[in-house]
Amino acid sequence: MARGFVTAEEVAKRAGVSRSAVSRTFTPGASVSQSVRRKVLQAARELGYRVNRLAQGLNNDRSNLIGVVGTNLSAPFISKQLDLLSIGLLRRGLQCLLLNAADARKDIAPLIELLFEFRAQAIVVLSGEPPSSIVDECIANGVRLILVNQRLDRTDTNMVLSDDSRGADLAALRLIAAKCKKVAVVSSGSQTPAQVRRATAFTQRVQTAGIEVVAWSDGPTSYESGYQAGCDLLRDKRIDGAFCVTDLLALGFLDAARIEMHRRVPQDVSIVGFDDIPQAGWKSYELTTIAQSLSALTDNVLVALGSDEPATRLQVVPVSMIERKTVR
Amino acid sequence: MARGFVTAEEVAKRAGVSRSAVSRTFTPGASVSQSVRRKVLQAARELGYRVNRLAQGLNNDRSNLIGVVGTNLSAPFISKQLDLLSIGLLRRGLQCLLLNAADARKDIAPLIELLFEFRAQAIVVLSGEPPSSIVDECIANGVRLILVNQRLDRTDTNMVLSDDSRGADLAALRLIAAKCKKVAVVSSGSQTPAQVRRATAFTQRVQTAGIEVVAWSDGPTSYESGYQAGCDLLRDKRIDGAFCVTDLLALGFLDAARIEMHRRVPQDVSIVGFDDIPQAGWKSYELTTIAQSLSALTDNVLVALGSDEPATRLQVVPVSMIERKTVR
DNA sequence: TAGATCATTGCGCACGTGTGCATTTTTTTG
DNA sequence: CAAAAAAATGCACACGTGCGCAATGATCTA
Repeated sequence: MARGFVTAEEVAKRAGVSRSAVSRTFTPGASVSQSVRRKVLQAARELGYRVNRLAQGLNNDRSNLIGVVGTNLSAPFISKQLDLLSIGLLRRGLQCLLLNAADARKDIAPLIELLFEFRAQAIVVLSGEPPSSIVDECIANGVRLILVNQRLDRTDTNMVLSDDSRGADLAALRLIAAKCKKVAVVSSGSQTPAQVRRATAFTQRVQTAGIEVVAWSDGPTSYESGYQAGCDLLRDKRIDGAFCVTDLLALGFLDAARIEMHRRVPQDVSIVGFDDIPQAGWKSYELTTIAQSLSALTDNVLVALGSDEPATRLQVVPVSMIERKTVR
Repeated sequence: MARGFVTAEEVAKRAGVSRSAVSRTFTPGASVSQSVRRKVLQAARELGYRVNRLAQGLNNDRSNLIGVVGTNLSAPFISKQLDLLSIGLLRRGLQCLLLNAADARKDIAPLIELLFEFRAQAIVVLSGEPPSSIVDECIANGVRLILVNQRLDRTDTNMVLSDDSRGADLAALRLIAAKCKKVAVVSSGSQTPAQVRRATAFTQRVQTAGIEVVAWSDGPTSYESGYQAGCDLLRDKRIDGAFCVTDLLALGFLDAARIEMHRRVPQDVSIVGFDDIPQAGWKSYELTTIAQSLSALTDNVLVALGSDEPATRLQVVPVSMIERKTVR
């Protein structure tokens, strides 16, 4: 009571029972008589006792901690993902140990190392690019690893990802239907695997349709980069369509087109994004985009966490096109 | 090696030393000879050993865990806050245990209870409304509590908050300078303490200037609520100014004004927001708003976490007006 | 070289909990 | 009411680590 937390020992003493009795009182399904249970609960309440989960995890070897690591946590799409995931974890009685990797490439590995030290039961990587070697380490230590929207070329870890190439296809088909003559593919300079998949799938599809394509990629994955892309690319008056591999990029591009470069959207230029972040639906934008199902993505992660033997290592979540007003 | 993690015991055996030697090798400043240290490190690397921080925390009583609890984690302002905070924590060697309170009022208390069970060293409340009683519990258990943008009427806990009334004043003065005749105050239905402070301070200042005020508040703190507010309020043609207590609300209001209610901004209606979220600076909006200094807010939280005896219980962070294009 | 100082090492306890095992108490059965 | 079955209870060990304490070995001083 003096300082720090109350221990089961103290509760036992006050209730006049053994420490085991206290432990059993708080262990569902253990064998305790009604009278003892009452006395223990009474004493526990008076002293403000709470089980020490760390000590609990020490001999259980169930820490109940799930490591979540990611970059760019305030980007709309990722923050929404984190929001849903953290709620889902809590519902299942799991705790979320959040590690923010400031630098996508260099920081991930040491952070996962750190999660090992905390004996995380499983690790979810939301963004950033983990080296393939950590998969082996996870397996060696019996830690389940779940990669979201990432694709490593191995079959011994869980991956949940949106159908990027299908999404890029949808975007391409839509721009083809809009009779675009020359289109741009805009991505960031970070070149994450997902962005690359989208860009290449789109390029391929559009090229086989005989449409001219120009690629742009620079800067972080942000509104500002998209804006810059718009300013750069639309000097070319022949460009009449654009696929931005991320909604943030698309919204920046859209603003550049309308405000800086005086284009009408969709009459002069058609634009398609990817993700369907909330801002894409705002009235000033009404962006036509490829929607990832955030709930499906999250549900799959939670399932992969829950099941003892993962049924499917690779979960591809379907995407869909949201028709709004930025394509002719 | 068979399953689970490697223990210091196993490393000791392989290196041919005592377990203490292993412990000391990984304890900075402990006394170990070069030769032993080398042998231990070698064995540790071969076996893939990592210290068990949970066990470490058990006798240190330093868990190194910081509980972070909040609502509405995907809202731009809060997600940015979380982003900065999680980076700052990591820099200081602290871990972030994230708890997402789905329901602002009911969930906070049990979540903090949970954090006690994990022996969190400190608890940061980013949003939501913790009952005053938990302050006592934190003190009783020696857990530091830090409330962000919240104000409890007590002096025995740490609070870091933006200068809401000053911000509201700035907004009011600006709208007065724009010669508004009738202004609206828009807030959400959740009526968080911060929102209430802003709304009342604004109302008071504007009323003493003899300007007519109408209040609106409903729904969650979202773009959509702001949009709804705009549609409702602007039926009244006499309203020529609005203060939205949150940028999200302001952006919705702005879109409603321009697109749905055919008002010119700022010629017909002047709008001021609060927070300065990234979207406020986007070219389609260029919202004039009151900026909270996110970095100052976060820094103060980190300082409050770090210092042993908190110098100031109540930290008020200054705000500033960002002049953009939505006020005449 | 003998004595003194200092670095290194191992033993054992402590942290707070869950649980197997043997023992005691209660309940059920015939 | 006696015997058997069942429930309740306490003891002691295990989980993995840090650290105080005493003992050992190495280095330095005169």
